[in-house]
Amino acid sequence: MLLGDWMKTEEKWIKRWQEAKIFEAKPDNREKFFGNFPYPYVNSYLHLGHFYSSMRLEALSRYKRMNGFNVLYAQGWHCTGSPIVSAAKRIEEKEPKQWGILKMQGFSDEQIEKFADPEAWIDYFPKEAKKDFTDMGYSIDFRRSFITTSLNPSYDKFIRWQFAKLKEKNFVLKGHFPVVWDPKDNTPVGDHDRIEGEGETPQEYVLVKHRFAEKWIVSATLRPDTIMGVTNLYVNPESDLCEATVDGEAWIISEKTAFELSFQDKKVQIKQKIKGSELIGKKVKEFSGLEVPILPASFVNTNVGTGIVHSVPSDSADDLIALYDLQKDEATCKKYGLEMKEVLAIKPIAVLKIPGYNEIPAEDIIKKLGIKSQNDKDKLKEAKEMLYKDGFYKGTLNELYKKKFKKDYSGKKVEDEKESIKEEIIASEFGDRYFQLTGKVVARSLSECIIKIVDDQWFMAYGDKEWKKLAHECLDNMKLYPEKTRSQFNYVLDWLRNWACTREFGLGTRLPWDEKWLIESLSDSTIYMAYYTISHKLQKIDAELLDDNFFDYVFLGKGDLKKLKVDKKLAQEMREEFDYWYPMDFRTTGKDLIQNHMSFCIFNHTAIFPKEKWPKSFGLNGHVMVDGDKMSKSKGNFVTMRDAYRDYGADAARFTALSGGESIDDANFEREMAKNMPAKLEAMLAFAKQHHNKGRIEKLNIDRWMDSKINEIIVEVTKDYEETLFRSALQLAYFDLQNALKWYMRRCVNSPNKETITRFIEVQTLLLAPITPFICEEIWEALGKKEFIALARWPQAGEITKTNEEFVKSTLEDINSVIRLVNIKPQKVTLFIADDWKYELYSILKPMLEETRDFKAVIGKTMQNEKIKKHGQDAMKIIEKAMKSGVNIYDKEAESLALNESVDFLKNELGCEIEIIKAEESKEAKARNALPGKVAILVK
RNA sequence: GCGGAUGUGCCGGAGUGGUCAAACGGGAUAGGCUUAGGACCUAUUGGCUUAGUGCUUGCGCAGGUUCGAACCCUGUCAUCCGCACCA
Repeated sequence: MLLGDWMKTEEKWIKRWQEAKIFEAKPDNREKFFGNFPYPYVNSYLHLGHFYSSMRLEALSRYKRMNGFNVLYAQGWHCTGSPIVSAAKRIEEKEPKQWGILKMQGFSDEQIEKFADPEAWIDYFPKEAKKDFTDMGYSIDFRRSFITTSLNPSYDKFIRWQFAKLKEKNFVLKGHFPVVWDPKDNTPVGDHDRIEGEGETPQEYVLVKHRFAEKWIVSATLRPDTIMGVTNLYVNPESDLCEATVDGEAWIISEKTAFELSFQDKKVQIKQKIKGSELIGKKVKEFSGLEVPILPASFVNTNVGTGIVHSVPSDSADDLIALYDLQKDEATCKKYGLEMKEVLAIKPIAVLKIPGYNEIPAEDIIKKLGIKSQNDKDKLKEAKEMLYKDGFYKGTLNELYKKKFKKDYSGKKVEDEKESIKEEIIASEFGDRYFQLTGKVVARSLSECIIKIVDDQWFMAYGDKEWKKLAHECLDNMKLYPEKTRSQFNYVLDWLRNWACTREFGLGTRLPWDEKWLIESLSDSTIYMAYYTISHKLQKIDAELLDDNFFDYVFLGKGDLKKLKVDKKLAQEMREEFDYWYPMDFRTTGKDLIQNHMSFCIFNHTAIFPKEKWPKSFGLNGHVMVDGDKMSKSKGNFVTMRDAYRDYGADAARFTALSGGESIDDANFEREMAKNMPAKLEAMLAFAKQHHNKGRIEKLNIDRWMDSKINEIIVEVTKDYEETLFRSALQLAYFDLQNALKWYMRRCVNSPNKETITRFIEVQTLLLAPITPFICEEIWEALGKKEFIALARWPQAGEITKTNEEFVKSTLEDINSVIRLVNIKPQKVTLFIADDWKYELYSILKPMLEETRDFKAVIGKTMQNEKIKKHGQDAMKIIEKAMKSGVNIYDKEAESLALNESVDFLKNELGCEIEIIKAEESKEAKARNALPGKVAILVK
């Protein structure tokens, strides 16, 4: 069949499913299954990544439906956030890059122009995504679909309710927050809005103030733990500094720092410019109480920190080497009027004890790495990293930290106390906070970004200890697919800090009590799965009538139904429907969302719903590769869902996606397989038509083998579906069953048993139905079944019997290999079956060897048996071999029987006479030394 | 740097203490079928081999535990994911 014709068949089934409304979920008295897949952000077509993740839910949903569950699978569309708005803006500006992105997706210039309006995206892409899911045969209840943001007033009301609840419980807090900021446009700058500096983040420095008469000279550090070791300050004589009034104090800092501090909750006024050289030789009073000089150093850069460095030569190789350099440099000292004697008198002050280093760690590392001067930039960088790592993790604070602080830190580990020391310094008059970027960031406006402290930012209080406890309780009671993601979840729940949940621009819902702010996209998508349970009914209600009382009633069962503004009956139905479907049984997505979305989902559920409505299980999967490569537009292997549908049809695409991977590993979509799949699936249909309800009545051993094999596979496949291991399920249900079928047909010389082959066809069709529903419906219909296979009952496994088919199979392979070796066309093949005593020996050896591998003990026990004792030397050889490679117990009756019954088959396969001789009947057989489980073969 | 995951033939991947490491899929090679190609069928696909249903190696690397390790432990290297206001 041509692909085009096949796709018409697929369309036929979609239409039938729709007409029968089999995916429209209604509460009833069956057990329910509610699974969902995060609503995709609708700024482009769906791709194979969406396809693979969502297929896992789709297949599970169909599986559950066949197991008698009432299944709800709904799908919404996410519009919240800034990407659509900023993309639309760039279309409006006719920016070539953005224009090109749409052009590549196949839009005409005329169409693209329309995308200047954000709503055009939201009108277009959800509709197309729905088409993709429909074409692919998803069992989604589309009546319940919706979009987010204020464009959907009902959803908007729902999110407002959610935040009102969170606020009530004090899980939304107002606070200060450092954001990457464009000072020219006065906007925050996300990672995607940068020309340079993606991934750079705010970094918190400690400002250390050094008393300088009535003023302060201010340095910045990331190592407040070494503050007791300051021996001097370094200033670059060439640098441009300034004196500024900062919150009423006179500070000497770089102009850049003065500018930046004005964005960080400080009132800053620049008084006058100062050249670095003006400060050299002056003295300052330290936090530690010491008085130290200001020295010149060329390595000090005004772009980093405050442009002034305090020197801790004991634990900074940079500082120490600069000191060495200066101590050798009389000319410079003289130039700045420094007393050589005083410079030479400066010695590092030990502050940390680090195992593996002597008193002055920086000295060690300079020697060890052979650093010669300030110009050994690479080695100095390495030294810095090593000292930081070892100092932080292994170091302890020395006795200098005994009295200076409120607490006695002497002897304590740096790792444990660094944070407390930092806070104490900041709280003192010698310290303050300062944020700088980890690297240069340039915004689209071309201006260089800085860090701004936003002071009316709203946060989700994920740092709250009580909330964390609830989240852990929820996680502890969840099933995770796969289980090995649990440690990552546990880590993330602990690691999450307060999350800024509001933004200044984009699409979304306004914060109910502070309408200046929009709720950010990761925060409005945490409990919306509850919305699916009622969204189709909400469409009948004027959103104006929805208030917090309404949602309280429906989702929490609180309040008086009679007082609601909406239709009472409808409200009651919604309450019942929510109560029926919730909690969600399964939510699945890519592993990259563990760190935010999935964890947020846990937090928010515990905040709003009672325990019995908390999520039951999460599924996580790897990313999708195409033909072994990461999918990317530049490599030309970017495949959208509709590409896959067009090229392979739904069944083949579905099959290929799920057979590409499972668990947390990346999945590989092999296009070659997808291409070949339609023909293979059709072959199944042809086979079914040919053999269903036809065949031999008599039941042979080989039929029993096949029956058993079918049962075995039902059991295994069912287990795999339950664990969302769809690749393994496909492996068994398609490939392994096909191979079994191949052998069966060959073994029964193309004359299958009617009952067996019919059962085979039906079982395989049922097992594959969740993954390739179209071909399975087609087969099911051809078999004369009246109902949809989508609603058929999952097959039940019968008895699994042990047979010796594997023995027959390996015997045939052995015979063939002997024939190949001797390279003749055989007239007669003689098979010698092992002696009786050998079976006996094996049956004694097996349990024996599990106990002990002591050769003497084994010999001792086996030789007690009279039959074996008679064959002493031979037995020894067998035991020796068995000890080396292990043994199995062979059922001699079944084995000889199997061979006797397969003489016809072997004759047919080999085209020659077959003779079977038991060893005790023939000297030659004994000489050939057949062992249990292996026959000796003679070809003539 | 932090946290997590992974590392098995030419490739994708099974196998998590013992009967056979490499199921299954793909690729390659040979043969069959075919006007040809594709599809399909059969066989081969670590090394050695005096060719024997033979021997032996091998599961990132190095150690260890064990009668026995791809699997457990320790160390180490490499790759991938995430690290925040971004969907």
